[in-house]
Amino acid sequence: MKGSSEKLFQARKFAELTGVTVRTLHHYDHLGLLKPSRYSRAGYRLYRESDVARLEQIVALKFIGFSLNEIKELLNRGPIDLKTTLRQQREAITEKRQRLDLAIQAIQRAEYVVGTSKEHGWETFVKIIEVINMQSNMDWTNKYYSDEAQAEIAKRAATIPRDVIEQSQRDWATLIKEVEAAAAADEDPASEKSQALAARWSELIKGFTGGNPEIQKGLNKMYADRNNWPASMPRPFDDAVQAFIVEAMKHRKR
Amino acid sequence: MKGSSEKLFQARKFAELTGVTVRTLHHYDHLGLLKPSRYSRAGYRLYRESDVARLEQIVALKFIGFSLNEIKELLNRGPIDLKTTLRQQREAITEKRQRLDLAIQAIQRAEYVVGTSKEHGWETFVKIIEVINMQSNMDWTNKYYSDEAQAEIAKRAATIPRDVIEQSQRDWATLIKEVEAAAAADEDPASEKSQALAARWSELIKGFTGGNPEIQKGLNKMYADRNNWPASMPRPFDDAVQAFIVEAMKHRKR
DNA sequence: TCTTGCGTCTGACGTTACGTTAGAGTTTAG
DNA sequence: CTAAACTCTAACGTAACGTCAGACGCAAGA
Repeated sequence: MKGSSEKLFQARKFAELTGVTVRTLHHYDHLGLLKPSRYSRAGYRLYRESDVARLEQIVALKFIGFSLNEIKELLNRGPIDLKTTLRQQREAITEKRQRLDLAIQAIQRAEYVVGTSKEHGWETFVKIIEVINMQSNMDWTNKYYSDEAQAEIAKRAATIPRDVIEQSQRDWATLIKEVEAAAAADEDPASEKSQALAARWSELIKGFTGGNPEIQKGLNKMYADRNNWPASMPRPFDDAVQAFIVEAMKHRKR
Repeated sequence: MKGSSEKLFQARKFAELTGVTVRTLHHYDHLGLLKPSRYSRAGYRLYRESDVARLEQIVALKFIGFSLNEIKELLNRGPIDLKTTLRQQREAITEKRQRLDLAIQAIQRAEYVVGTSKEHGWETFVKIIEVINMQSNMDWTNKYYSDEAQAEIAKRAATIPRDVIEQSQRDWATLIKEVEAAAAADEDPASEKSQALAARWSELIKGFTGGNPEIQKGLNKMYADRNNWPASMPRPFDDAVQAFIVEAMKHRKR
């Protein structure tokens, strides 16, 4: 007996062995996540017992919420910072759970009003959601600002007219696009053009902070912690933009 | 001024008014979920203020986890059993949250073992997940069985050989298919063929209950409550099959 | 040996709720 | 009259498979 070796399993058997479907095996094969040890002449997938371990790892990682792509990387890169990876994953899931909690809360309140008032009141329902939505939007930014800064922000938000706010949002959008372009074109951060961009940048920031150093500090803290922003918050600009602006700022006249 | 009427909003304005994107408005339009009140000659979408309410309702319902299809039905069918709808939704979300809790639990235990033992131990990790998985699988069925029945089931599960179990699962699958066909063909539940099916059906049930009335009771309770099975549990057969078998059983010789 | 029956394979579409170009027409301020 | 700022439709991309459909493989009975 030469190539004797271990038992080989066909797709179905192997699938039952680990509780997944045959289609799933096909899928993982296509993704390169789990290739069978061999293929028969006819193209049948043949798995060894050692493949079971890999598949079990995949299932386990899937259970705790990793995407197949993430799993692929994790398994290929070996057990590096498994510890921090787990922590991050736990935080991510905890955040998701938080959102579900909010939804549950909202429903409970809605059930209450629907149960008591004769008017089913869509408006009431809508308002409940609005309020809860706002809460969760404010909640996470607030942890970066001092109480003082929070009060100041609230005051200014109430006094600044809506269209001014909208205008500054548009200004940010266009400025960021220009900086992106400059960074992509390898523009010298010391050039006049770059300096003009940097100037506009700090103008806009000043527009938000109002020169208030407390607010500025909160903003800095928040940006420094950008890796921990909730997944639901899209990053306003990427690191290339950030790096470019930082460089340009260094060259500003003081 | 004739058709004067209320102000009309173009897509962008309307979107900002309610915090969604223009693309979302397009999407809802295509789905028939929210059609603009009018279109301009050029095909531009024109919304009225009254459309805001509808969109807000949509957003609110989305927030508490309804799919767009569900929302469409809810809004079209009017505020019927809004109360029970909300309750069901809350239960569904609560179940999702439960799953996240399990994942968090699993991660925490995994973090613990990774933090303490030098051997990162994939096996340990995999086992943790396995155990938690099992727990959640058992947990929900167990509430239907008396303690006595649970003990009995566990005992039998341990003694019955694996291949017998697999065989009976195959038997169930084929039998269900045949019953489906019979029901689809409007077979008379009193016919010999139907009676044969009914006989096989109760044979298989007896195979699981082992004639133990406690287990039978639990099974009945469980099936009666099938609307509340966790979403992750696929229904083994649909109501047509169920109805057919019930009819056939009525005609069985006693 | 031919036919069953069961199993496997490779596409490829369907699902959810939009994001994101791409190409083209519209409206409006200067 | 033109450029900026909008709008429209069409269509691909996303995640993780489920679900056919059509074709081929393999072991056993007629």
